[in-house]
Amino acid sequence: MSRTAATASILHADLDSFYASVEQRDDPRLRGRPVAVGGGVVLAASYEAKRRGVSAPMPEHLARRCCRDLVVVPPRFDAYTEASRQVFDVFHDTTPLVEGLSIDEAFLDVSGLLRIAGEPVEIAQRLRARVASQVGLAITVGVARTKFLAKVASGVAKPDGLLVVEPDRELEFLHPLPVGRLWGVGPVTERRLHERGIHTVGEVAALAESHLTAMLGRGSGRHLHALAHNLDPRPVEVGKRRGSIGSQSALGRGPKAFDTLEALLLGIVDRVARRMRRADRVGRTVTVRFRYDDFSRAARARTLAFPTASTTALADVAVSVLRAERGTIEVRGLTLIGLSVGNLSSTVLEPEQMLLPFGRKDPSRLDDTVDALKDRFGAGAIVRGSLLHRRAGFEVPKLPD
DNA sequence: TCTGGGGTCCTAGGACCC
DNA sequence: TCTGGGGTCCTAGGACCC
Repeated sequence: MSRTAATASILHADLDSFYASVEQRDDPRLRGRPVAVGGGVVLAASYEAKRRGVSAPMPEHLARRCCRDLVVVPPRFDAYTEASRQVFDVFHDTTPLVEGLSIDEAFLDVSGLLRIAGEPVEIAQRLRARVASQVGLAITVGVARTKFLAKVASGVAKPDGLLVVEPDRELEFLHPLPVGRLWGVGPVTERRLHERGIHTVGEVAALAESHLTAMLGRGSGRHLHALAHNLDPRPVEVGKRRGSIGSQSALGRGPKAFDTLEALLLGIVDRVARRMRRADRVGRTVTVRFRYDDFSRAARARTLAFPTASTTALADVAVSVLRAERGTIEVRGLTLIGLSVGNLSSTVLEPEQMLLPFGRKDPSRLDDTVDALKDRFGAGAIVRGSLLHRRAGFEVPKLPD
C-alpha cells in the first residue's frame, strides 16, 4: 500500500479524436484525409484536420474555409458507443480499478499489479497495443502518481503517445507548462491569469493560495493551488453513477410558434424519460434550459416530492415551466430548449431509504412498509426524507402493527 | 468565429429545521 | 418569549470538460 504513494501507477487513457478515428477506421477512403464528424457544427476533427486549424466546436462553413478538402461525415453514435464498450472491456481486463470519465477516456489504477502484470509502463504499452489490435483505434496513455498529473501527461503525449511522469520529475514536468493545460482552467480563468501576467503552472505555484482564492474564488483558487503543487489525493473511483440525464435541441434563429416549442419539449421529455427507464433510474429535479437569440442562457428547476421516470409526470412539470416563461421567450427569442432530470436514484427499492422519513428501523417491519408504499406510490417510487415531503403534505401510510 | 449535445462541479442566497 | 448558530434543501447562474 505504501508504494502507491511513491510510484507512478495511475493511468489516464484517452482515445485520440475519437469519433473521427472511428470513421477513418470504418471507411478506408477517409484515412490520411482531413475528416470532421458533424453537421452544421464540428463534433470531432481528425488530426489531419486539426493540423489545418479545424477544431470542435467550429461551425462547418468556417471549418471548410480553413480546410478546402475537408471531408465532413455525419455522426454514427451507435458505432461510437460500441467502440467505447470494446475499449472499456480492455480497460476492465487490465485492472478492476477503472473510473470512466466520458465515452472515450478513463483512469486506471494499476498499483497492485506489479507482480502479476509488471511495471505501469509495461501495462500501458500492452494496453495501447491491445486497443490498436482488438478495436483498431489509437489511444494515448499518461502515467503518473496522481489522477490529475496522469491526465496532463496524456494531453501532452497526444496523439498516439505514452508518457510516464516519474515521481522525482513531477514539478520539473509540470511547471513549464502553460496554465491552460491545468484541468479546470478554461478560457475565463486563463484570461484572468494572463491579465495578471501569469502564464505558466510554475508561476501559479509561486502564488499564495490566499492570492489565488482572492483572484478566482474559493473553489477555483484552492483547486488551482493544489494542482500547481501536484497535490491530488483523489483515488480512482469505481462504480460512479451519473447524477443527471438530459437532452436538448438547438432551434436556429427566427420566430417559432409557441405550440411548436411545446411539441419540441414533449419530444425531448419522451426521449429523456425513455433513457431513464432503460437505465433504471428515477429523478426528482426537473430542469428546463433555455438559450435566447443573444446567446444568454437560463435554467428553471422544479423539485418533486417523489422521484419518477414517468413521461407524463415529467411532461406536466416541463410544460408548466415552459408556459411560465412564455413572455420572456416571446421577447428574447429562443434558440435552444433542453431538459435534464437530476437528483437521480435507483428504482430498486431500498427499505432502509424508505424508512428514513418514518424513523422506523425495526427490520421486522421492512416488508410491510415496502408493500404499503408500493401500493400507494407504485413500484418505482422511492421515499426519502426531505423537507419537500412534509411541505407537499405527504402522510406516512398506515402500517400494520 | 458565432457557436452541438452530453455532462460535472461550485457559489450564493433564501427558506426552513433543530 | 426572544435570540442565535449550524445544517439541509432548493433555485439560479457560471465555468468547465469531452
